[in-house]
Amino acid sequence: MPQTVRLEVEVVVVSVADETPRVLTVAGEARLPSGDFVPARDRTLELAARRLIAEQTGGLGVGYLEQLYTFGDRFRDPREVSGGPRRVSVGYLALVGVDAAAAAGEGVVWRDWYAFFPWEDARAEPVAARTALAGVVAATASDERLRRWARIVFGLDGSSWNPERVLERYELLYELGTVAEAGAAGSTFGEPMVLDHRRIVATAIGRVRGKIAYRPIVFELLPPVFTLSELQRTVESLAGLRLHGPNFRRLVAETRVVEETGGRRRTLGRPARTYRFRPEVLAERPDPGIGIR
Amino acid sequence: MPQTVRLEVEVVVVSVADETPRVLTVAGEARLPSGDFVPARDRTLELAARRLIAEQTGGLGVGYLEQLYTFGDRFRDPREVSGGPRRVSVGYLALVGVDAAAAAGEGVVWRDWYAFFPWEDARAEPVAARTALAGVVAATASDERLRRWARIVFGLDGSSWNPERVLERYELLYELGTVAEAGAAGSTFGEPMVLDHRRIVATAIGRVRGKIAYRPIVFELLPPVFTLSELQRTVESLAGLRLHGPNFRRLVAETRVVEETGGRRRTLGRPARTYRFRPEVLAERPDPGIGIR
DNA sequence: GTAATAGTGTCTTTCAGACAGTATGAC
DNA sequence: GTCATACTGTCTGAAAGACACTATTAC
Repeated sequence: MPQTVRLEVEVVVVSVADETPRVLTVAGEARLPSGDFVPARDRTLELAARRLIAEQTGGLGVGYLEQLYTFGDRFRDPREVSGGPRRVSVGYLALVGVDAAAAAGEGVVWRDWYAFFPWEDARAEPVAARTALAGVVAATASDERLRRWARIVFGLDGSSWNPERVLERYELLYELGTVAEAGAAGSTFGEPMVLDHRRIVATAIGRVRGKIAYRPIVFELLPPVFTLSELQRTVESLAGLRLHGPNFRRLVAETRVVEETGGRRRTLGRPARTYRFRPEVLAERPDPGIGIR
Repeated sequence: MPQTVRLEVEVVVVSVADETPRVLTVAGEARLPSGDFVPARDRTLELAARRLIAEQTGGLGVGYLEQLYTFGDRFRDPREVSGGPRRVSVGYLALVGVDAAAAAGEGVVWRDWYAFFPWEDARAEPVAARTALAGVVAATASDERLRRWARIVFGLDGSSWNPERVLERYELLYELGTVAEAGAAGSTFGEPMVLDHRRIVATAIGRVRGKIAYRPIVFELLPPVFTLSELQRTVESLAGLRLHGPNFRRLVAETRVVEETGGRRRTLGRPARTYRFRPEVLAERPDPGIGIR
């Protein structure tokens, strides 16, 4: 009997709270919501993703949903070795607002995405994980090519850090055998996830970071009314970077992607004006987003 | 018996000749090379794509290969209506050099990709297809929302034309019922393709255009030695835009993505210096590409 | 008053686009 | 010489980043 194919859908559900981007995992395991694609039931792959989220999170309401990538390598599920079916998974990215996220059901746990990718957060200096990295790279003395590549994707030489290359960085560490999934015992390079779920999350993070500049996806994660500082902190948390306040403010104002509500919000210092997303930009500008760079 | 899933791979093979980007179709039909994913044989989805290309093109050698998107909507293959399996297709983009393309086997036909998307080529003014478009948009009088959206994605109002939005434009025309696949008899909006293959090609064109600026993929399509004019014409043909010669030249020179060979090439006018790709840029710059914008 | 955050204005550097003009070949 | 293409230098305006500074609250 020939080996069979089993088509599944896996979803990276993302929200932001307390300046921390979070990924939804099923309770007890570092595992993404996932399940079989059922053609008789699921009219589209995207609807399958919505169904699975609803079933496995106690009815979480998802706004934005986008296909990421399809993973089909042999032995990505080790059960294949002992005769299991070939599992091909279509990965999806879902964004949920902070309010909806709080209403998620019992069986789920929100995890800081930087728990899995500590080297991706450069908001605080010095980045402990990033210096550990420099050590690993230096130790790859045997392979000049690999070392140079590592310097590039990790921005260790003069070349600038590219926040979107999350998957490349993860795969390089996998290659070097320094992450737990590649067999490294007691790895300090982030917590492992089940199967290849960390690859899927890496893909999601890269996609979010790449898209934020030319699509208004941050607003899927924010409450309807927010201050510019809150907007900035949210973008910073996703990008893993600190941004210059005044410039960020000007950039956002120029693109007219938000408008004042007229309201104010108390803070520790001067109260902040509140803003809301301006959907009209979608009809005005071809690629409205929030600049990071 | 529940409906079964059949996983396939479909490939958009692209080359450029005579300032014309071309898509490989199987002879006699406007159909992409495609076939079943065979888990016992194909270690990865990408290897399945390579196998299918080799089998269906008389051994065409493919360099660059990249996953595009996975298509799984119900009834994307009409045979489903009469009990056929649900066909889920993973789309791939392949780039082949002009020399390899000439060596492709008997059963294939290279087709100008603008035969399927005439409105995407804005190198010559006026763009016949583009003005026809303006008419369709104006005729969508019933739906203000749709009309505004059309103006944006087709760049008909002040907003600038975004060359990457190929799929959005095709889907809008589908929505409006103006393409043959949506049932329009005698449509002037490009030649139809089999099933949803035109959607897949649209995805490929958008990907190529988006990637050209920050990855050196044009060089996959060019011969090893070329003039700057040839490089410019190739980029222009892919982007569907005319570029300013002197600025293009400066841009390319600054990024150090090419180097002189020392040779010259005869043309109708002054002979041109020849260049080659400089692989070292990959180690120097984080995102080397050829600027279009 | 101080501390803390919100917000404004200006300067500088970088880079994309426009443009004017020169160079080198075929004929 | 003309025609055609290759190539160079310079100007300009938009945008990104750095920075100095002011504003408004709590305490």
